[in-house]
Amino acid sequence: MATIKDVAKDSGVSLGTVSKVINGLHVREDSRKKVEASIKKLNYNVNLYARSLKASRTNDIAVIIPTMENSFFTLMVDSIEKELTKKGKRMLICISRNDDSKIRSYIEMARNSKVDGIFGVTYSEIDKTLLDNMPFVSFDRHFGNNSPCVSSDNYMGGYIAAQTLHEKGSSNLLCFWTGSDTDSEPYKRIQGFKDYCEEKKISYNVIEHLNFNQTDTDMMSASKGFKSMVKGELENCFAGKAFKYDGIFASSDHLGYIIKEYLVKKKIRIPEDVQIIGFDGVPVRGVGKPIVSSIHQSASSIAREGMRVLFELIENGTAPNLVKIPVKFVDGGTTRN
Amino acid sequence: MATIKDVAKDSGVSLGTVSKVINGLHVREDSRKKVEASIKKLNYNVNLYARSLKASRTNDIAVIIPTMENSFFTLMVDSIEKELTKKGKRMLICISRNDDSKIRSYIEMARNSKVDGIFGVTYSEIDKTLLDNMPFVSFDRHFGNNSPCVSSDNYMGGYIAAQTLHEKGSSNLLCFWTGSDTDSEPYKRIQGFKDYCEEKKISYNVIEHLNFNQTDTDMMSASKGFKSMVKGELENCFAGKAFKYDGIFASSDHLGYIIKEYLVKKKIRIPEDVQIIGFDGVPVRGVGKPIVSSIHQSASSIAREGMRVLFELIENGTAPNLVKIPVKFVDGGTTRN
DNA sequence: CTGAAAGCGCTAACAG
DNA sequence: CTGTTAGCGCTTTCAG
Repeated sequence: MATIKDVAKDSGVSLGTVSKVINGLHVREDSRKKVEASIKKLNYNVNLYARSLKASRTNDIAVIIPTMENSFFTLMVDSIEKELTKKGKRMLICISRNDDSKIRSYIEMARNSKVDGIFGVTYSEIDKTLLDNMPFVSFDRHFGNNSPCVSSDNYMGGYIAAQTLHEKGSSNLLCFWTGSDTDSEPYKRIQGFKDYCEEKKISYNVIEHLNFNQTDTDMMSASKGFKSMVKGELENCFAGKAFKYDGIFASSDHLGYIIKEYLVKKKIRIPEDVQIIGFDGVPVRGVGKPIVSSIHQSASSIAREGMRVLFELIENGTAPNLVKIPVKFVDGGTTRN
Repeated sequence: MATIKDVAKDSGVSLGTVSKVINGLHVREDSRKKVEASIKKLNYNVNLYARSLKASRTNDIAVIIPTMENSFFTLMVDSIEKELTKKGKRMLICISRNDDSKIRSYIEMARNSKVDGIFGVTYSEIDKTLLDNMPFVSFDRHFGNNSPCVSSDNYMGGYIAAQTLHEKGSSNLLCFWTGSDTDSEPYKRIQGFKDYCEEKKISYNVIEHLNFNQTDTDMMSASKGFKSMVKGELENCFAGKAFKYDGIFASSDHLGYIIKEYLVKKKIRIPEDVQIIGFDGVPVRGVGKPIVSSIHQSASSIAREGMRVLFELIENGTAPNLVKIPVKFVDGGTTRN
């Protein structure tokens, strides 16, 4: 492997000059030509580790996601990679699997390896001191320490869900919420949902289950406890043979799907009798539609904005505290036309 | 950020001793104690870049995949990350998006950044010289240069597909193949399919379309050209109102799904009239089953074996040339019980 | 077993 | 505009 020294020797200029050429600084035209020729000839490339060591910047960005079994996150990773490539940066991935200690140790490692910044999707608490001096942008959660948060417009999501159910003919709405933290951005969906119902004087109800976190719904199939919880709640929504609601807003597509499966088993027709709207709206691969009608949050927009904010933070040391991304309704067969 | 020097100063031993402690080499018990105390006190961690620069090994592994929009690959990445974490290694991801030049430049970068090895899923040709001295393990493709290949047992996959269709009552089989390279491991599926049919004297036919590559089926929805090609082929399989086959083995789940959609539109019942088996068998998230019945290849086994082979290659400079992973049939509703 | 010292490949300051 | 030089933080000889 050729080094900068070899290039210098080969092209007959000094080490510093070569460095300048590599880094696009000004040198005399013919020096540049010679250096470039040698670079090509020796098939030279910078050693990123040496550069990083010296310059204490690495062009590496770490991305932390909870799982790869959720298409929403993988779509996000995909878009992040696109943005990073554009900027000539590398992407390191950490899959936290909801393991707090793994996140902790990963961030520590990231600090020491001097990645330039971290984009994190995490539902764990993070020790603020860990984040000191480490540019950190998060999705959906606030971590103080001037760490910006990028998030969908969750409030509008809830609002649009209620509105869509209503406009498509439902008048007795249920919001079924599962999720652990009530201080997060996603929790605002409930308020949006409520506000629309109040505005339009629509009858509604909210079921909140705060004991279930992402883990229960992110994986291939719901945990047993999750499923039986859903079943239990829905059983209570029957008045005799009749289901009390004709429109349901679920906190995730997956939950929406479980609800649908349960109701279908109970001979309730979807969407004729009951309409269901979930959240995320990730198309099933090869099918092109989500598993239920949904409020779609754009993984690519989130990634793009997330990176924009992260770069801003890295360069200026400061960035907007919250960036909201618009959402929209998408059909998935569980709502009427 | 504390450095090794700070630790040496704080603990009153020399730099070299600290280094030994960090790297688990033998030092006197009380020296080790002192050093460890200082490390904790100063919250010291090794600077990976400095280490890599000096030691010319990085503990970074690069993974190249074509896309993140295919669950099979993301599952694989997920498992790879698991294996890497176990070994204390980091994972760099490159999404090639079927762009040859991107792969090329990525491998070059990987060489210069001295990643310890590369695991690559790629359908492009790769310049052999690029791979010189770079431990490289690939999935499904051979790249010579003693680069090992990890692959599902594709031959058996085709064999099992034919067998399953047959045993579940089909006797007039079609193998519908799309894919560009005929010298790859996956191409062996066709032979397996044929061999079963020959053995059992079952009537069969094979449609091969070599002009379509991964890109046409990997994305959220098939390309227009792909869909119309499928439609055209299937139209030729009708004898009047009747479809000529009662069992189809498709080269991917996605293709199987497109075939299914088309036949359903033609009022053919699936699986009553025609059974369909695809390949990959990745469960749809939240649903738990693949979009069609399928020959399942295990992303996690592939990842595990891939990493095992890669580490072997890194450590010994040599490893087995081909590693085959077993496959199995999974139900996805397009075959009878 | 420990400490001193060389140097990995590079950047950035400085003097020329 | 160019060459020289001092390290970045670490590992690894090599004496002691």
